[in-house]
Amino acid sequence: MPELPEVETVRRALSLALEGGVIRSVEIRRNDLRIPFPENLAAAMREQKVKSVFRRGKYILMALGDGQHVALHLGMSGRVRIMDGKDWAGPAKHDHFIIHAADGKVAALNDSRRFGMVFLTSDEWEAHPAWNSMGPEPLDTGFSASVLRKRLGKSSRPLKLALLDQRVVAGLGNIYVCEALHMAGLSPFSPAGGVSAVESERLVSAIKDVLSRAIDAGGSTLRDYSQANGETGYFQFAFSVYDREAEFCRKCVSNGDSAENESCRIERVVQSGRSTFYCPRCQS
DNA sequence: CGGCAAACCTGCGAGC
DNA sequence: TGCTCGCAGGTTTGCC
Repeated sequence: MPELPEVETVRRALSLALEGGVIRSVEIRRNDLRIPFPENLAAAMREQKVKSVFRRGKYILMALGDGQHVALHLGMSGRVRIMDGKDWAGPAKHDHFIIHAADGKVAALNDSRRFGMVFLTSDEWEAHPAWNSMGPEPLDTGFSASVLRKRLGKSSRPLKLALLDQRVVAGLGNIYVCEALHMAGLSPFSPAGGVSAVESERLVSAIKDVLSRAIDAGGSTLRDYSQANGETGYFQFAFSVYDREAEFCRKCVSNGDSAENESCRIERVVQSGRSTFYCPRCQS
């Protein structure tokens, strides 16, 4: 699913379609996602103005006219389809939550694996458990090498796993952690608490760089993610390590290593149940 | 408290 | 063609 760049791509589409408009009705087709929708979800949204659509970590939040906020998490397989009323042919398989705007626009949350979430929170949303211990936004100027080092603390766990922890930094998932570590030339196995100031500097730059480029590309399309307009993102074509097991590391080759050097092949290992892709030569 | 495996659920591609 | 198996972008829970 969707990591920060994919969520941001969806947020932009929702913002364009709904911001400033009024919700005419909300259709709930099945309620048993990862957490059940709140009982009053449809009633709470009906006839409300959508003041803004923003993002925190991998959550999309819609601020409603009365101060309530609708939080949306796409889980692993969540997608949002947005269309004009004239193109709406009724719900598709796995459409669980559908917003009908007063101007006819329709936004449908489709989630085959049902790991996604929709819930309501107040204008004090930052105090909600989903966000009260969430780490900094990686694209904010406040996200710096020293901030990251403080967040990593003295933890002994592998750096890869620490970066997946949303309390360390918000929005990273398996793909972009692998990519950022490779770009920074850091080992996914080194203890998180041992990252030096210089390494943290490289890592922060890499994280910002890979996320910005992925957003510009409309995210990555793997298996079941696509943009709200049905088009696919194309950042997957720019992957350096993710899903490139046994292929040669481009960085090593462009640094003059012969393409026959077997230590330049991308390896895949499993850390805490998740695939890690890395170059054993330039990430040691 | 920190670290990690398992569970949540469906779909898809690979291999037989 | 059709089956089974393994694997998938996330988060939470519960165990050690």
